[in-house]
Amino acid sequence: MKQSTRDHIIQTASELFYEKGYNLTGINEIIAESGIAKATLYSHFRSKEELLLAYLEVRDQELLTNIRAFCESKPQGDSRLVAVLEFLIPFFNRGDFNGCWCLRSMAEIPRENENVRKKIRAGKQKLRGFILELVKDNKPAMSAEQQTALGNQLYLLYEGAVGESHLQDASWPIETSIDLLTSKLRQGT
Amino acid sequence: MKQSTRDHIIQTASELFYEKGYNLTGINEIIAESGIAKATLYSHFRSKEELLLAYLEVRDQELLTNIRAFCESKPQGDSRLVAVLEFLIPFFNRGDFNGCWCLRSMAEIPRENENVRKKIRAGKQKLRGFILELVKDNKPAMSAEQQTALGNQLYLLYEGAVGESHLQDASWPIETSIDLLTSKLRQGT
DNA sequence: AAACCAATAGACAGACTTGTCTGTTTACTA
DNA sequence: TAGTAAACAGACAAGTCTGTCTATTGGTTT
Repeated sequence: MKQSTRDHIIQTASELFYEKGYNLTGINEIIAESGIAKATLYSHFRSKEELLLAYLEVRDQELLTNIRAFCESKPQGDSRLVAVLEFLIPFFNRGDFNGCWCLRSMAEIPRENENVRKKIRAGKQKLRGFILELVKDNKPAMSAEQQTALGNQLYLLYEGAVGESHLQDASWPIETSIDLLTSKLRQGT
Repeated sequence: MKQSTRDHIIQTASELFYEKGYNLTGINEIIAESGIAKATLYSHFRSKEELLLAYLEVRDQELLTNIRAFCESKPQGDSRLVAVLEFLIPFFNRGDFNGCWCLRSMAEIPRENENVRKKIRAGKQKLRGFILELVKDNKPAMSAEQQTALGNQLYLLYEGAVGESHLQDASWPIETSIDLLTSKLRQGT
């Protein structure tokens, strides 16, 4: 089944937004790249901002699906927690890695744009929720407070690793965060 | 002694760039805000990009000065390492906190702009260098490898805390990173 | 075959942008 | 007092951008 026009537009915009940034990607570029007419785009999306929201949605969705699958491919227990960070290694190596789309988008929109900001926070919230669930599932002996604390720490390490590996254009921040987590986990047992 | 015109321009641009972002701040806004003529600006800076470089320079410089002073105000030893993260609490609370200017600028310039990218990396390198020195000074018993590892971890926690406290608009990431560091330091002794 | 719908190309409006240039005014110094 | 250097206001060029609109084409359904 052929991809719908709408999805095709999102796909193209998504790649361009992520590669070049939101403001530096023009509507004209999006339509040229995806081979559609401008009126077609504007019949599917009321504005460029709406396209940005769709972009954030699919990226967040995709990430969650992928990271979930990756973690479930590991044996239960601590290794599933470490997997959250290990997941970043192939992600970083994929060539089109360009950091966190949330932070990048955040930097590009005006402060008062609550629409986009909300969307960004919602996406991160889902990721944080997933990590917390993962901790609960794999650290059942821990108290709820401990689980929350560990979840937040893991989330923080994840975000730090993404941001820094991008900025430094190197994978050592990922490895550093893995080290930090594993030593933390060893400590707990 | 009156601030030189050049410094005055940088000051104004710096505030605007940090608050609204580079692309969303127009030259006209900078001159209006600082009350100077356009020709004056362009007699001091060849382009907007040159102004961006100056902005990154002074921000990085200022940060390093402040964080250094803050750490030295603490007693020697582990507390000086924790201070790197504690430094972020007043920073976050200052009202005009808006995350890391490096990451924000990184997100706004085209990929091929090596000029700005280099400047950004250089700034971060200095910060990383400072942290490494701090570790060496306050963990003299450690081997060089351990010092480097701890330095990288502390740097990573710092960056994660900045990025996330900004994104989440909350200070818990800072506290989480402090927890992670202190438990790590306890482990070492 | 006729009606309808979705997509097409691309001109256009209107509002931005950076950077240049002209000509004037102010302030300090020789 | 004359001369120099710096800052002034603001018009302007040349380009960018988003979003609208017209007029046309192709395919599907009734």
